[in-house]
Amino acid sequence: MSKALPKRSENYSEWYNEIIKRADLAENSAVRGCMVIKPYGYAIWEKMQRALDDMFKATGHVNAYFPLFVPKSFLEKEEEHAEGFAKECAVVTHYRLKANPEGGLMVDPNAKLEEELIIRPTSEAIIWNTYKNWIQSWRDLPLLINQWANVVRWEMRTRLFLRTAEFLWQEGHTAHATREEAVEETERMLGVYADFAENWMAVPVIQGVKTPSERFAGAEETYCIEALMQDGKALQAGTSHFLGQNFAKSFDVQFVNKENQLEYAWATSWGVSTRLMGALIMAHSDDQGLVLPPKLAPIQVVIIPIYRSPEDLATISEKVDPIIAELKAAGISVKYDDSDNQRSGWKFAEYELKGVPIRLALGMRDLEAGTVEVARRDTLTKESMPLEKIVETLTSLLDEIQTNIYDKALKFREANTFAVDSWEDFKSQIEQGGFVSAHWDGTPETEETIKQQTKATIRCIPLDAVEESGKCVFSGNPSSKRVIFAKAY
RNA sequence: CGGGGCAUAGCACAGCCUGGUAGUGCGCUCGCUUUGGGAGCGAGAGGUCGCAAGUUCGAAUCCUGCUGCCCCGACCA
Repeated sequence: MSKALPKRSENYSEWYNEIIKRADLAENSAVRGCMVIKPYGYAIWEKMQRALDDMFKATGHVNAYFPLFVPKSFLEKEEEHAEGFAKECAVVTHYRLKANPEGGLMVDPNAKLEEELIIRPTSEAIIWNTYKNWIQSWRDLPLLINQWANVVRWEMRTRLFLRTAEFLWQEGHTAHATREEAVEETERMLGVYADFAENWMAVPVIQGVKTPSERFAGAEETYCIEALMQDGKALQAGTSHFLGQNFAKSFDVQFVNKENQLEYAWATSWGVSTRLMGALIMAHSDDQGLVLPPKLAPIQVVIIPIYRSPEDLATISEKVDPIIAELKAAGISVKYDDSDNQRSGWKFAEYELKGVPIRLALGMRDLEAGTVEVARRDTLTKESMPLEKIVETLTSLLDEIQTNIYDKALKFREANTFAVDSWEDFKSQIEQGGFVSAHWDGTPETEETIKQQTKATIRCIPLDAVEESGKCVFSGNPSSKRVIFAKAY
């Protein structure tokens, strides 16, 4: 194993792949396009899940689980939805194997399914088919359900975490009595995602709405959060859809309103996936390895003893044990690495690679002086601190690191967001990367032409876009606000 | 689906052109010395060379077919 990671500046995508492997987050599996999420990577995902799940519960949602298989006829019902996903569906056609006379196994041709089952690329179809039976009256609404699940989208080209054929996510599916309530829900959950991205992942995001061409298949409006990665490319980190009455009509979900009239229910759906792991990695990490925000780090503090003899180690451990207990009591996850199969220098490098926010090194010299060496992963600085009140010190240091990582990412985004007003500037800026804020005439034709010529897409129309009269950067036609363009993952 | 690359020990690779019975580094095991930024020395263990068929006295190496993975494009969260 070579020691140094590839440099971000030299080969960003190689750096990304290597950091995932070396930090033990995930690896490619024997199955094309599918990854194995390893324990350390999964621990981060679990922390994400926990935080998000708490936020969903706090906004009134409950969890449930719907089937992996969607009958083809269900998927067909909402036309746009069906069309949008048709090209990337895995299909189950048989339900049995049998011994192959030539050895091994073969699909039993006598076990063909009457109707093919689609492995869910998303669950609107199966869920709205179910909601039909659950919703009769306005009193049954709103129905606020989330599920944690895996989905499959047969992508032509995959990348660890960013785009895999199978991925893990949560999908919220809600039903409401009024359009206003559903829109409100859509926006509320977008806010939850933005809150999570910024306050847990320490990744600043732009909240906005997608243009019609970038909309979710079957949605009336798609909201999104967009983050900027260190290589200047945008990453869609979460989406929230206002589905109107499209699915209610396709699956005939009607309820009796307060006026005793039949009405179609209003729908939303919203999701974030293991793609967030990719965002987390690419937003903060450096050439030494992963940089994790304390709130999502599986190990927040690692303690490494520096010793020569087993007696020294015993002395150090005796001093460390109560500190570990105190840290744990304070809710800080701590690892004491007293393994003797690696030297301290190796451990320093290893925990840096894994993004552990704080490292304590404690040797005999420290014991005599009553100090400990405290090293920060985010700044790569270290200093000697008194052991006294170390728990208080670390608690506030973790907060400081969380804030610092966010500030750093925010500064990066600000330094890489450019307002541009001419086509020439637009082209050269897009080439260099970053968010480009420019006027757009609102037509799909212009959007498509820009995409063809520059590979940049409209990431979103920011919710907080200021009204200003301007001219479309491409066509020169009038425009009332700027939109965000970027090359995207 | 197009274009390229790769498949040899747990990992990273060399060997292939020019066929002769398997090699390097890391890791692993044991021992000694080390230990405040990826330790040193010594001794060991570990491989039906992706699969199948072919050429040959002999194939990791040459030929044919297959499979899988990675990278680059088109499509997408």
